[in-house]
Amino acid sequence: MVRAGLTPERLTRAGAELADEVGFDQVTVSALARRFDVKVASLYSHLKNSHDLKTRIALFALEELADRAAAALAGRAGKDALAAFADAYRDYAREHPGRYAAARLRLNPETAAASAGVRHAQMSRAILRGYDLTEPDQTHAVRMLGSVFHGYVSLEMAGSFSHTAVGTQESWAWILDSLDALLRSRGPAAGRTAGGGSPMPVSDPEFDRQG
Amino acid sequence: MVRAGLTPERLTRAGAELADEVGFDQVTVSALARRFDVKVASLYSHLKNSHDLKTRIALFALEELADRAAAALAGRAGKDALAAFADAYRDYAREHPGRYAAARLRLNPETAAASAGVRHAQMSRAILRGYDLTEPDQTHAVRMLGSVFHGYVSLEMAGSFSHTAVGTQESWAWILDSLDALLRSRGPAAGRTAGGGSPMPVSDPEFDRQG
DNA sequence: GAATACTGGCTAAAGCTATTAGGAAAATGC
DNA sequence: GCATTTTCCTAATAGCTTTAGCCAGTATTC
Repeated sequence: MVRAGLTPERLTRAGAELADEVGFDQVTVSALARRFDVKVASLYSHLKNSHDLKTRIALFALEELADRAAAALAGRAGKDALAAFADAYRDYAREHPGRYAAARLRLNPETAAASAGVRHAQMSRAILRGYDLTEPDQTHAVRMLGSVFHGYVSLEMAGSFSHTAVGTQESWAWILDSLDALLRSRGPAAGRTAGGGSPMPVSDPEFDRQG
Repeated sequence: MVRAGLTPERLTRAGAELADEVGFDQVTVSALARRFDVKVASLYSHLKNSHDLKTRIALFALEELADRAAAALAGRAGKDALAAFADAYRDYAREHPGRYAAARLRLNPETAAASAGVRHAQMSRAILRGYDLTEPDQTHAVRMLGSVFHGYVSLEMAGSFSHTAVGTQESWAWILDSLDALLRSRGPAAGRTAGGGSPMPVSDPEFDRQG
């Protein structure tokens, strides 16, 4: 019998593609087996179970998204960086809805701590460095950015913004302008001291630990 | 045989409770049947199928959430209204995570248009009336509020904010302050004219049509 | 108050997905 | 060339979904 050449990596990648095509929650071990023209049970030599598959896809997406965001961020600062970062997320979600959904899978703390989620947190804080926020405010800001970006992308993907004459591109620009203005106004002002904060579509509590 | 007294309404309500207990995606026709101590097939006299059940739960949650938000909004204006509205969403998600997740189910346009999602949109715009925004800005603002609220609640529920010393309550307050300041600063300013916009965790495109 | 029609829950059965156990053939190592 | 490991397969169990058809209470009607 000719071997199909299955590996966890190939399965993960194919799973990510499948997710983009049919939706992350429709990703199933069976569907993946069909795609490789192989019996379902065969996949269990490479994957622990269905949840394992989904976790791998999530980690893959998290990593890919972090790479994109990092590339977008390179050499930028201030509002420029803010916009580039935000666009990286939005574009990724548009191009890869299934993977974006996967990146939002809730991971257990250990897995999350070892994931690219950590990089997401670092990048968020890096952007805020350009706004001179003192500590508790910085955490609040990280959380706000994460909320806006994730919330906007989710709602836009869900089609919640599609019954309107006002273009979503304009709203997005308006929102980024607003955030920039807001962060500048919160500049070198009040604030005690505290811990870290978390930003993005990342899965779990992990990435709060700043780098 | 003693009848169980099944009705679509009772099933929907029980489904909502089940969702809060085990998670919306774990809500299954089988589990619901077990809960009523009845055979699975019996439910199919009252529900079209599994998706129908989920849709009903989503509509129920949307309605319940709209009721709460409306109650919170009564007699308030300005920042007061903004905070009350936001808190209604956040509290609902904390008390009923399964229902909140249900409210985010993607509905088809017709169903969505007939849902309580419409009320959510109306309320969002009502709040913004206190800030004197001219049209395109109002839509942008509606979208931003929806994004922040939904995004924050999602991330908080996912535990993304839990690895930090800074309390989420403080961040929430900080964010609401910021939004209020931002909206006031965007006050009677620039802006052409355009369509409507959409805000909340609502499911689909429906509720963009303002009331 | 009995005949009639309806309704609600049941049994049975088929089709999917997930997962485990154990087998056999292909690739690898020495 | 043979032993070992790897890779995929067959077989089987189990749960969820959905359809079809039955039967007994419930409501209706004369």
